[in-house]
Amino acid sequence: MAYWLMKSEPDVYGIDHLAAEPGGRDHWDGIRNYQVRNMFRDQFKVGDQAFFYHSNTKVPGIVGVMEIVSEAYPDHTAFDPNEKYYDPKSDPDKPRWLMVDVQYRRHTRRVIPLAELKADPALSQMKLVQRGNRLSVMPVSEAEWQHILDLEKQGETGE
DNA sequence: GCCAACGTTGGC
DNA sequence: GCCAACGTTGGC
Repeated sequence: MAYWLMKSEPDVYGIDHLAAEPGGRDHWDGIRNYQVRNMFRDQFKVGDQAFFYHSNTKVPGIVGVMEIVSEAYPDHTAFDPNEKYYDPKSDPDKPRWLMVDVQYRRHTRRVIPLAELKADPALSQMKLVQRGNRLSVMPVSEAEWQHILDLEKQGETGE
């Protein structure tokens, strides 16, 4: 099983949106980046776990956990001119862009801020905290995943 | 709102 | 294939 971190802007689509979907399940559409598409296609498996990350907000950080519940399949929003992420170069017969389905699991007990992740030596290798990284979906190692779950608990104590 | 970083586009 | 211009991401 692999671990991932997936970014979204809470004003556009936050974890509360996902949690409010029927069954807490939705597709993760709008990815228009080849690196991410290739990760979807080649590496995402049903049962993988992912952190839900809020970007472009007052306190960017990890806000929840979800599970990957489908293989990659064509992102139909690329075919629709009315969609924000319409891409005329994606042909339904040969789709350029892919998406996966995700299942809401839980909110983390607190927001785990980017600043805290950045300050943690154990996480210095994470793509998230490295300079210039612009991927909206990125891998998380098992050790990093566990470490972040520990951080979540530590932050609770003494409140 | 600013701006650094980086991906994409398109002329040549 | 190079590279300047442009657009986007996303922290601050």
